[in-house]
Amino acid sequence: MTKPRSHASKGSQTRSAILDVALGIASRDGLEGLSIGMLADALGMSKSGVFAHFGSREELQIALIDEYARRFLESVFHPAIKLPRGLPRLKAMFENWLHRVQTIEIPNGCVFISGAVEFDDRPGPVRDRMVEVNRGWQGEMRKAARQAIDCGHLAAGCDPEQLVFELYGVMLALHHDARLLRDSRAVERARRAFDRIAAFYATGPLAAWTAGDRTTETIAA
Amino acid sequence: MTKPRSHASKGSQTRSAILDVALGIASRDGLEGLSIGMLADALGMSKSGVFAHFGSREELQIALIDEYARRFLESVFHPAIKLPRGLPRLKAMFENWLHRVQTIEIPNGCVFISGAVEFDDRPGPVRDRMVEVNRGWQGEMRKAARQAIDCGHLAAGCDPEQLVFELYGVMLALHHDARLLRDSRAVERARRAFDRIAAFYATGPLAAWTAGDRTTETIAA
DNA sequence: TGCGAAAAAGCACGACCGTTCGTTTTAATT
DNA sequence: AATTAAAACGAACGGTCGTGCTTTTTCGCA
Repeated sequence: MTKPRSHASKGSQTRSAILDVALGIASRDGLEGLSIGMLADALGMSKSGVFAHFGSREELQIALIDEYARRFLESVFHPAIKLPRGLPRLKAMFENWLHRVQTIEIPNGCVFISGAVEFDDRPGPVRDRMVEVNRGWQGEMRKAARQAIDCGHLAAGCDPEQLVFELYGVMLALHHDARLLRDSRAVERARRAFDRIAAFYATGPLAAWTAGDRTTETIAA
Repeated sequence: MTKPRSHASKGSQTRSAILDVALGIASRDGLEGLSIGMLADALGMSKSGVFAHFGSREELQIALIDEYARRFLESVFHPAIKLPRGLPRLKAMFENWLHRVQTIEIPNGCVFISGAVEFDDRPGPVRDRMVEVNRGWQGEMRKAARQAIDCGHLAAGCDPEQLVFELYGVMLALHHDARLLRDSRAVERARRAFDRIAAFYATGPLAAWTAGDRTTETIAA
Protein backbone atom coordinates (compact mmCIF):
# COMPACT_ATOMS: atom_id res chain seq x y z
CA MET A 1 0.00 0.00 0.00
CA THR A 2 2.32 2.69 -1.14
CA LYS A 3 -0.21 5.07 -2.57
CA PRO A 4 -2.85 6.48 -0.21
CA ARG A 5 -0.78 9.59 0.11
CA SER A 6 -1.92 13.17 0.08
CA HIS A 7 -0.74 14.60 -3.23
CA ALA A 8 1.69 16.92 -1.51
CA SER A 9 4.50 14.45 -1.97
CA LYS A 10 8.01 15.68 -2.32
CA GLY A 11 8.13 14.76 -5.99
CA SER A 12 5.17 16.80 -7.14
CA GLN A 13 6.33 19.68 -4.99
CA THR A 14 9.68 19.96 -6.70
CA ARG A 15 8.03 19.34 -10.03
CA SER A 16 5.94 22.44 -9.47
CA ALA A 17 9.00 24.39 -8.40
CA ILE A 18 10.80 23.31 -11.55
CA LEU A 19 7.89 24.35 -13.76
CA ASP A 20 7.72 27.69 -12.02
CA VAL A 21 11.36 28.53 -12.62
CA ALA A 22 11.30 27.01 -16.07
CA LEU A 23 8.36 29.19 -17.08
CA GLY A 24 10.33 32.26 -16.20
CA ILE A 25 13.22 31.19 -18.38
CA ALA A 26 11.07 29.91 -21.24
CA SER A 27 9.12 33.15 -21.30
CA ARG A 28 12.29 35.08 -22.03
CA ASP A 29 14.27 32.58 -24.09
CA GLY A 30 11.51 30.49 -25.62
CA LEU A 31 10.83 26.80 -25.27
CA GLU A 32 13.81 26.00 -27.47
CA GLY A 33 16.07 28.42 -25.67
CA LEU A 34 15.49 26.68 -22.37
CA SER A 35 18.12 24.05 -21.60
CA ILE A 36 17.99 21.54 -18.80
CA GLY A 37 21.47 22.50 -17.66
CA MET A 38 20.70 26.16 -17.07
CA LEU A 39 17.38 25.24 -15.54
CA ALA A 40 19.16 22.97 -13.07
CA ASP A 41 21.60 25.74 -12.24
CA ALA A 42 18.78 28.21 -11.64
CA LEU A 43 17.19 25.69 -9.29
CA GLY A 44 20.36 24.67 -7.51
CA MET A 45 19.75 21.12 -8.62
CA SER A 46 21.59 18.61 -10.72
CA LYS A 47 20.77 18.14 -14.38
CA SER A 48 19.74 14.55 -13.92
CA GLY A 49 17.60 15.46 -10.94
CA VAL A 50 15.59 17.89 -13.04
CA PHE A 51 15.53 15.59 -16.02
CA ALA A 52 14.08 12.66 -14.08
CA HIS A 53 10.88 14.57 -13.41
CA PHE A 54 9.94 14.69 -17.08
CA GLY A 55 11.75 11.88 -18.85
CA SER A 56 12.62 13.97 -21.86
CA ARG A 57 13.07 17.54 -22.94
CA GLU A 58 9.97 17.30 -25.10
CA GLU A 59 7.85 16.25 -22.16
CA LEU A 60 9.17 19.20 -20.20
CA GLN A 61 8.20 21.57 -23.00
CA ILE A 62 4.72 20.11 -23.17
CA ALA A 63 4.34 20.37 -19.42
CA LEU A 64 5.37 24.01 -19.70
CA ILE A 65 2.75 24.70 -22.35
CA ASP A 66 0.09 23.14 -20.16
CA GLU A 67 1.18 25.07 -17.10
CA TYR A 68 1.29 28.33 -19.03
CA ALA A 69 -2.17 27.69 -20.45
CA ARG A 70 -3.47 26.91 -16.98
CA ARG A 71 -2.22 30.21 -15.63
CA PHE A 72 -3.44 32.12 -18.63
CA LEU A 73 -6.95 30.78 -18.41
CA GLU A 74 -6.99 31.24 -14.66
CA SER A 75 -6.18 34.93 -14.87
CA VAL A 76 -8.01 35.78 -18.09
CA PHE A 77 -10.82 33.37 -18.82
CA HIS A 78 -12.10 32.16 -15.45
CA PRO A 79 -12.75 35.57 -13.94
CA ALA A 80 -14.53 36.67 -17.10
CA ILE A 81 -16.82 33.67 -17.32
CA LYS A 82 -18.52 34.75 -14.12
CA LEU A 83 -19.96 37.75 -15.91
CA PRO A 84 -23.20 37.64 -17.88
CA ARG A 85 -22.98 36.41 -21.44
CA GLY A 86 -22.59 38.77 -24.31
CA LEU A 87 -20.64 41.96 -24.49
CA PRO A 88 -19.80 42.19 -20.77
CA ARG A 89 -18.13 38.82 -20.80
CA LEU A 90 -16.38 39.40 -24.11
CA LYS A 91 -15.14 42.76 -22.96
CA ALA A 92 -13.89 41.26 -19.70
CA MET A 93 -12.00 38.60 -21.60
CA PHE A 94 -10.19 41.26 -23.57
CA GLU A 95 -9.58 43.52 -20.58
CA ASN A 96 -8.25 40.69 -18.44
CA TRP A 97 -6.07 39.62 -21.31
CA LEU A 98 -4.76 43.15 -21.68
CA HIS A 99 -4.15 43.36 -17.96
CA ARG A 100 -2.17 40.14 -18.02
CA VAL A 101 -0.14 41.30 -21.01
CA GLN A 102 0.73 44.53 -19.24
CA THR A 103 1.70 43.00 -15.93
CA ILE A 104 3.25 39.71 -16.97
CA GLU A 105 3.82 39.14 -20.65
CA ILE A 106 5.37 42.42 -21.67
CA PRO A 107 7.98 42.27 -18.90
CA ASN A 108 8.60 38.53 -19.08
CA GLY A 109 7.58 37.38 -22.53
CA CYS A 110 4.82 35.07 -23.70
CA VAL A 111 5.25 31.35 -24.24
CA PHE A 112 2.32 31.18 -26.62
CA ILE A 113 3.79 33.74 -28.97
CA SER A 114 7.39 32.60 -28.89
CA GLY A 115 6.26 28.99 -29.00
CA ALA A 116 4.01 29.64 -31.96
CA VAL A 117 6.93 31.07 -33.91
CA GLU A 118 9.36 28.37 -32.80
CA PHE A 119 7.15 25.42 -33.63
CA ASP A 120 5.02 26.58 -36.54
CA ASP A 121 7.26 24.63 -38.88
CA ARG A 122 8.50 21.91 -36.53
CA PRO A 123 6.10 18.96 -36.51
CA GLY A 124 5.81 16.83 -33.41
CA PRO A 125 3.98 16.53 -30.12
CA VAL A 126 5.10 19.94 -28.88
CA ARG A 127 3.67 21.67 -31.91
CA ASP A 128 0.50 19.62 -31.63
CA ARG A 129 -0.04 20.71 -28.05
CA MET A 130 0.70 24.29 -28.97
CA VAL A 131 -1.97 24.19 -31.66
CA GLU A 132 -4.44 22.47 -29.37
CA VAL A 133 -4.09 25.03 -26.61
CA ASN A 134 -4.25 27.91 -29.05
CA ARG A 135 -7.36 26.62 -30.74
CA GLY A 136 -8.89 26.18 -27.31
CA TRP A 137 -8.44 29.80 -26.39
CA GLN A 138 -9.51 31.15 -29.78
CA GLY A 139 -12.51 28.84 -29.54
CA GLU A 140 -13.53 30.32 -26.22
CA MET A 141 -13.29 33.80 -27.64
CA ARG A 142 -15.37 32.85 -30.63
CA LYS A 143 -17.97 31.34 -28.39
CA ALA A 144 -18.16 34.53 -26.35
CA ALA A 145 -18.49 36.53 -29.55
CA ARG A 146 -21.28 34.27 -30.77
CA GLN A 147 -23.14 34.73 -27.53
CA ALA A 148 -22.78 38.48 -27.85
CA ILE A 149 -24.38 38.26 -31.25
CA ASP A 150 -27.20 36.09 -29.93
CA CYS A 151 -27.79 38.59 -27.17
CA GLY A 152 -28.05 41.33 -29.74
CA HIS A 153 -24.98 43.08 -28.35
CA LEU A 154 -23.15 42.64 -31.62
CA ALA A 155 -24.53 42.94 -35.12
CA ALA A 156 -25.98 39.79 -36.65
CA GLY A 157 -23.67 40.17 -39.60
CA CYS A 158 -20.60 40.00 -37.38
CA ASP A 159 -18.40 37.00 -38.10
CA PRO A 160 -16.99 35.66 -34.80
CA GLU A 161 -13.93 34.21 -36.51
CA GLN A 162 -13.20 37.55 -38.12
CA LEU A 163 -13.62 39.33 -34.83
CA VAL A 164 -11.27 36.97 -32.98
CA PHE A 165 -8.75 37.22 -35.81
CA GLU A 166 -8.65 40.96 -35.43
CA LEU A 167 -8.46 40.89 -31.66
CA TYR A 168 -5.63 38.41 -31.79
CA GLY A 169 -3.82 40.69 -34.21
CA VAL A 170 -4.13 43.57 -31.79
CA MET A 171 -2.50 41.52 -29.06
CA LEU A 172 0.28 40.34 -31.34
CA ALA A 173 1.01 43.89 -32.43
CA LEU A 174 1.02 44.95 -28.80
CA HIS A 175 3.57 42.31 -27.92
CA HIS A 176 5.67 43.22 -30.92
CA ASP A 177 5.79 46.96 -30.38
CA ALA A 178 6.08 46.77 -26.60
CA ARG A 179 8.78 44.12 -26.45
CA LEU A 180 10.87 44.58 -29.57
CA LEU A 181 10.49 48.32 -30.05
CA ARG A 182 10.01 49.07 -26.36
CA ASP A 183 7.18 51.42 -27.25
CA SER A 184 5.21 52.30 -24.14
CA ARG A 185 2.35 53.73 -26.16
CA ALA A 186 1.53 50.30 -27.57
CA VAL A 187 -0.89 49.53 -24.74
CA GLU A 188 -2.90 52.64 -25.45
CA ARG A 189 -2.98 51.77 -29.14
CA ALA A 190 -4.24 48.30 -28.35
CA ARG A 191 -7.09 49.80 -26.35
CA ARG A 192 -8.01 52.14 -29.14
CA ALA A 193 -7.89 49.34 -31.67
CA PHE A 194 -10.22 47.28 -29.54
CA ASP A 195 -12.62 50.18 -29.21
CA ARG A 196 -12.69 50.61 -32.94
CA ILE A 197 -13.27 46.93 -33.60
CA ALA A 198 -16.00 46.71 -30.99
CA ALA A 199 -17.67 49.86 -32.22
CA PHE A 200 -17.65 48.58 -35.75
CA TYR A 201 -19.26 45.28 -34.89
CA ALA A 202 -21.68 46.75 -32.37
CA THR A 203 -25.33 46.77 -33.24
CA GLY A 204 -26.10 50.48 -33.16
CA PRO A 205 -23.96 53.07 -34.93
CA LEU A 206 -20.84 53.36 -32.79
CA ALA A 207 -22.92 52.22 -29.85
CA ALA A 208 -21.77 49.92 -27.09
CA TRP A 209 -19.27 51.01 -24.54
CA THR A 210 -17.21 54.11 -24.94
CA ALA A 211 -13.63 54.99 -24.31
CA GLY A 212 -14.52 55.95 -20.76
CA ASP A 213 -15.45 53.03 -18.56
CA ARG A 214 -11.97 51.60 -18.33
CA THR A 215 -9.95 49.68 -15.85
CA THR A 216 -6.52 48.17 -15.44
CA GLU A 217 -7.75 45.59 -12.99
CA THR A 218 -8.99 42.11 -13.69
CA ILE A 219 -12.70 42.09 -14.29
CA ALA A 220 -14.68 39.48 -12.41
CA ALA A 221 -18.09 39.12 -10.88
CA MET B 1 35.20 30.30 -71.88
CA THR B 2 33.39 32.02 -69.06
CA LYS B 3 32.93 35.66 -69.75
CA PRO B 4 35.23 38.03 -67.89
CA ARG B 5 32.51 38.93 -65.44
CA SER B 6 32.34 42.34 -63.94
CA HIS B 7 33.94 42.79 -60.57
CA ALA B 8 31.89 39.95 -59.13
CA SER B 9 34.79 38.18 -57.50
CA LYS B 10 34.52 34.61 -56.41
CA GLY B 11 34.29 35.67 -52.81
CA SER B 12 31.27 37.90 -53.13
CA GLN B 13 29.63 35.35 -55.37
CA THR B 14 29.78 32.58 -52.80
CA ARG B 15 28.84 35.05 -50.13
CA SER B 16 25.62 35.71 -51.97
CA ALA B 17 25.05 31.99 -52.41
CA ILE B 18 25.58 31.46 -48.71
CA LEU B 19 23.12 34.20 -47.82
CA ASP B 20 20.58 32.77 -50.21
CA VAL B 21 20.67 29.30 -48.70
CA ALA B 22 20.95 30.68 -45.19
CA LEU B 23 17.84 32.78 -45.67
CA GLY B 24 15.88 29.69 -46.55
CA ILE B 25 17.01 27.94 -43.39
CA ALA B 26 16.65 30.98 -41.14
CA SER B 27 13.15 31.58 -42.40
CA ARG B 28 12.08 28.17 -41.17
CA ASP B 29 14.25 27.76 -38.09
CA GLY B 30 14.86 31.34 -37.08
CA LEU B 31 18.13 33.21 -36.81
CA GLU B 32 19.02 31.30 -33.66
CA GLY B 33 18.03 27.98 -35.16
CA LEU B 34 20.48 28.43 -38.00
CA SER B 35 23.86 26.85 -37.33
CA ILE B 36 26.98 27.21 -39.39
CA GLY B 37 27.44 23.45 -39.53
CA MET B 38 24.11 22.67 -41.14
CA LEU B 39 24.47 25.68 -43.39
CA ALA B 40 27.80 24.35 -44.61
CA ASP B 41 26.23 20.94 -45.22
CA ALA B 42 23.39 22.46 -47.19
CA LEU B 43 25.96 24.31 -49.29
CA GLY B 44 28.34 21.40 -49.72
CA MET B 45 31.05 23.47 -48.10
CA SER B 46 33.17 23.18 -45.01
CA LYS B 47 32.20 24.91 -41.80
CA SER B 48 35.31 27.04 -41.77
CA GLY B 49 34.81 27.96 -45.40
CA VAL B 50 31.40 29.39 -44.63
CA PHE B 51 32.56 30.93 -41.40
CA ALA B 52 35.38 32.85 -43.01
CA HIS B 53 32.95 34.94 -45.06
CA PHE B 54 31.44 36.57 -42.00
CA GLY B 55 33.94 36.32 -39.18
CA SER B 56 31.35 35.47 -36.58
CA ARG B 57 27.90 34.02 -36.23
CA GLU B 58 26.56 37.38 -35.14
CA GLU B 59 27.81 39.04 -38.31
CA LEU B 60 26.14 36.33 -40.34
CA GLN B 61 22.85 36.98 -38.58
CA ILE B 62 23.13 40.70 -39.19
CA ALA B 63 23.94 40.11 -42.84
CA LEU B 64 20.85 37.94 -43.05
CA ILE B 65 18.65 40.64 -41.58
CA ASP B 66 20.00 43.13 -44.10
CA GLU B 67 19.50 40.77 -47.00
CA TYR B 68 15.99 39.91 -45.89
CA ALA B 69 15.15 43.59 -45.55
CA ARG B 70 16.58 44.29 -48.97
CA ARG B 71 14.35 41.67 -50.57
CA PHE B 72 11.33 42.74 -48.57
CA LEU B 73 11.62 46.38 -49.58
CA GLU B 74 12.36 45.40 -53.16
CA SER B 75 9.17 43.40 -53.52
CA VAL B 76 6.89 45.47 -51.31
CA PHE B 77 8.04 49.04 -50.99
CA HIS B 78 9.84 49.89 -54.21
CA PRO B 79 7.02 48.92 -56.57
CA ALA B 80 4.53 50.85 -54.45
CA ILE B 81 6.53 54.05 -54.29
CA LYS B 82 6.08 54.49 -58.01
CA LEU B 83 2.38 55.11 -57.47
CA PRO B 84 0.94 58.54 -56.63
CA ARG B 85 1.03 59.58 -53.01
CA GLY B 86 -1.92 58.98 -50.75
CA LEU B 87 -4.31 56.10 -50.68
CA PRO B 88 -3.12 54.44 -53.91
CA ARG B 89 0.42 54.13 -52.62
CA LEU B 90 -0.65 53.08 -49.15
CA LYS B 91 -2.99 50.50 -50.55
CA ALA B 92 -0.27 49.19 -52.85
CA MET B 93 2.09 48.83 -49.91
CA PHE B 94 -0.41 46.68 -48.13
CA GLU B 95 -1.37 44.66 -51.19
CA ASN B 96 2.25 43.99 -52.14
CA TRP B 97 2.95 43.03 -48.57
CA LEU B 98 0.01 40.67 -48.60
CA HIS B 99 1.16 39.23 -51.88
CA ARG B 100 4.60 38.58 -50.50
CA VAL B 101 3.22 37.00 -47.36
CA GLN B 102 1.08 34.65 -49.42
CA THR B 103 3.77 33.59 -51.86
CA ILE B 104 6.87 33.61 -49.69
CA GLU B 105 6.41 34.09 -45.99
CA ILE B 106 3.56 31.73 -45.28
CA PRO B 107 5.30 28.81 -46.99
CA ASN B 108 8.81 29.64 -45.82
CA GLY B 109 8.49 31.74 -42.69
CA CYS B 110 9.43 35.33 -41.96
CA VAL B 111 12.76 36.40 -40.51
CA PHE B 112 11.32 39.65 -39.19
CA ILE B 113 8.70 37.91 -37.12
CA SER B 114 10.78 35.03 -35.81
CA GLY B 115 13.70 37.38 -35.27
CA ALA B 116 11.55 39.84 -33.36
CA VAL B 117 10.48 37.12 -30.97
CA GLU B 118 13.95 35.65 -30.65
CA PHE B 119 15.74 38.88 -29.92
CA ASP B 120 13.18 41.04 -28.15
CA ASP B 121 14.88 40.22 -24.86
CA ARG B 122 18.41 39.57 -26.05
CA PRO B 123 20.40 42.81 -26.18
CA GLY B 124 23.22 43.17 -28.67
CA PRO B 125 23.99 44.21 -32.22
CA VAL B 126 21.60 41.68 -33.76
CA ARG B 127 18.67 43.01 -31.79
CA ASP B 128 19.73 46.57 -32.59
CA ARG B 129 19.70 45.88 -36.31
CA MET B 130 16.38 44.11 -36.01
CA VAL B 131 14.88 47.16 -34.33
CA GLU B 132 16.45 49.51 -36.83
CA VAL B 133 15.09 47.66 -39.84
CA ASN B 134 11.68 47.30 -38.27
CA ARG B 135 11.44 50.95 -37.39
CA GLY B 136 12.47 51.76 -40.93
CA TRP B 137 9.60 49.83 -42.45
CA GLN B 138 7.03 51.08 -39.97
CA GLY B 139 8.32 54.55 -40.60
CA GLU B 140 7.74 54.24 -44.31
CA MET B 141 4.21 53.07 -43.69
CA ARG B 142 3.56 55.96 -41.35
CA LYS B 143 4.89 58.37 -43.92
CA ALA B 144 2.58 56.95 -46.54
CA ALA B 145 -0.34 57.23 -44.14
CA ARG B 146 0.54 60.84 -43.39
CA GLN B 147 0.61 61.65 -47.07
CA ALA B 148 -2.79 60.03 -47.48
CA ILE B 149 -4.10 62.34 -44.79
CA ASP B 150 -2.52 65.37 -46.41
CA CYS B 151 -4.10 64.40 -49.70
CA GLY B 152 -7.45 64.19 -48.01
CA HIS B 153 -7.74 60.50 -48.71
CA LEU B 154 -7.83 59.71 -45.01
CA ALA B 155 -9.57 61.63 -42.27
CA ALA B 156 -7.62 64.41 -40.61
CA GLY B 157 -8.23 62.81 -37.24
CA CYS B 158 -6.50 59.62 -38.32
CA ASP B 159 -3.39 58.86 -36.31
CA PRO B 160 -0.74 57.35 -38.62
CA GLU B 161 0.89 55.47 -35.77
CA GLN B 162 -2.42 53.95 -34.78
CA LEU B 163 -3.14 52.97 -38.36
CA VAL B 164 0.24 51.29 -38.82
CA PHE B 165 -0.13 49.53 -35.47
CA GLU B 166 -3.38 47.99 -36.61
CA LEU B 167 -2.09 47.03 -40.04
CA TYR B 168 0.92 45.37 -38.48
CA GLY B 169 -1.38 43.45 -36.17
CA VAL B 170 -3.34 42.17 -39.14
CA MET B 171 -0.16 40.82 -40.71
CA LEU B 172 0.99 39.23 -37.47
CA ALA B 173 -2.36 37.52 -37.02
CA LEU B 174 -2.20 36.34 -40.59
CA HIS B 175 1.20 34.79 -40.04
CA HIS B 176 0.03 33.22 -36.81
CA ASP B 177 -3.15 31.64 -38.10
CA ALA B 178 -1.72 30.61 -41.45
CA ARG B 179 1.50 29.10 -40.17
CA LEU B 180 0.70 27.71 -36.73
CA LEU B 181 -2.95 26.82 -37.23
CA ARG B 182 -2.61 26.19 -40.97
CA ASP B 183 -5.82 28.10 -41.54
CA SER B 184 -6.20 28.87 -45.22
CA ARG B 185 -8.95 31.41 -44.56
CA ALA B 186 -6.51 33.69 -42.77
CA VAL B 187 -5.63 35.54 -45.96
CA GLU B 188 -9.24 36.41 -46.61
CA ARG B 189 -9.62 37.60 -43.04
CA ALA B 190 -6.57 39.82 -43.41
CA ARG B 191 -8.13 41.42 -46.46
CA ARG B 192 -11.38 42.03 -44.68
CA ALA B 193 -9.57 43.48 -41.70
CA PHE B 194 -7.72 45.88 -43.94
CA ASP B 195 -10.96 46.93 -45.61
CA ARG B 196 -12.50 47.67 -42.26
CA ILE B 197 -9.53 49.66 -41.05
CA ALA B 198 -9.29 51.63 -44.27
CA ALA B 199 -13.00 52.28 -44.33
CA PHE B 200 -12.94 53.52 -40.77
CA TYR B 201 -10.14 55.97 -41.36
CA ALA B 202 -11.40 57.10 -44.75
CA THR B 203 -12.70 60.60 -45.08
CA GLY B 204 -16.29 59.97 -46.03
CA PRO B 205 -18.52 57.58 -44.13
CA LEU B 206 -17.32 54.12 -45.19
CA ALA B 207 -16.08 55.70 -48.37
CA ALA B 208 -12.85 54.88 -50.15
CA TRP B 209 -12.35 51.68 -52.01
CA THR B 210 -14.63 48.74 -51.67
CA ALA B 211 -14.11 45.03 -51.42
CA GLY B 212 -14.07 44.75 -55.18
CA ASP B 213 -11.04 46.20 -56.94
CA ARG B 214 -8.65 43.51 -55.82
CA THR B 215 -5.56 41.81 -57.08
CA THR B 216 -3.13 39.12 -56.09
CA GLU B 217 -0.35 40.63 -58.14
CA THR B 218 2.22 43.15 -57.10
CA ILE B 219 1.02 46.66 -57.70
CA ALA B 220 3.41 48.97 -59.46
CA ALA B 221 3.28 51.84 -61.89
C1' DT C 1 52.75 30.18 -67.70
C1' DG C 2 53.80 31.35 -63.30
C1' DC C 3 53.05 33.86 -59.07
C1' DG C 4 50.77 36.19 -55.32
C1' DA C 5 46.46 36.59 -53.24
C1' DA C 6 42.11 35.01 -52.06
C1' DA C 7 39.16 31.25 -50.91
C1' DA C 8 38.17 26.94 -49.06
C1' DA C 9 39.34 22.93 -46.44
C1' DG C 10 41.04 20.34 -42.49
C1' DC C 11 41.74 19.84 -37.88
C1' DA C 12 41.48 20.71 -33.06
C1' DC C 13 39.65 23.10 -28.96
C1' DG C 14 36.55 23.95 -25.17
C1' DA C 15 31.80 24.50 -24.03
C1' DC C 16 27.33 22.92 -23.76
C1' DC C 17 23.61 19.84 -25.27
C1' DG C 18 20.12 15.84 -23.96
C1' DT C 19 20.39 11.49 -22.08
C1' DT C 20 21.82 7.18 -19.50
C1' DC C 21 23.29 4.70 -15.51
C1' DG C 22 24.85 3.44 -11.02
C1' DT C 23 25.14 5.37 -6.51
C1' DT C 24 23.81 7.97 -2.58
C1' DT C 25 20.73 10.63 0.05
C1' DT C 26 16.19 11.59 1.70
C1' DA C 27 11.34 10.71 2.53
C1' DA C 28 7.50 7.61 3.65
C1' DT C 29 5.56 3.48 5.63
C1' DT C 30 5.75 -0.39 8.76
C1' DA D 1 13.70 2.23 14.53
C1' DA D 2 13.92 -0.53 10.52
C1' DT D 3 12.78 -1.21 5.80
C1' DT D 4 11.56 0.14 1.42
C1' DA D 5 10.48 3.33 -2.08
C1' DA D 6 11.31 7.87 -4.06
C1' DA D 7 14.26 11.51 -5.19
C1' DA D 8 18.46 13.64 -6.19
C1' DC D 9 23.18 13.30 -7.43
C1' DG D 10 27.59 12.75 -10.21
C1' DA D 11 30.07 11.13 -13.81
C1' DA D 12 30.18 9.92 -18.42
C1' DC D 13 28.76 9.42 -23.43
C1' DG D 14 28.13 10.81 -28.15
C1' DG D 15 26.94 15.07 -30.56
C1' DT D 16 26.88 19.68 -32.07
C1' DC D 17 28.03 24.26 -31.33
C1' DG D 18 31.11 28.52 -32.60
C1' DT D 19 35.67 29.61 -33.35
C1' DG D 20 40.72 29.69 -33.96
C1' DC D 21 44.97 28.01 -36.69
C1' DT D 22 47.33 25.79 -40.51
C1' DT D 23 47.42 23.88 -44.91
C1' DT D 24 45.81 23.13 -49.51
C1' DT D 25 43.31 24.45 -53.50
C1' DT D 26 41.67 27.77 -56.63
C1' DC D 27 41.34 32.23 -58.77
C1' DG D 28 42.96 36.61 -60.97
C1' DC D 29 46.27 38.81 -63.37
C1' DA D 30 50.94 40.00 -65.46
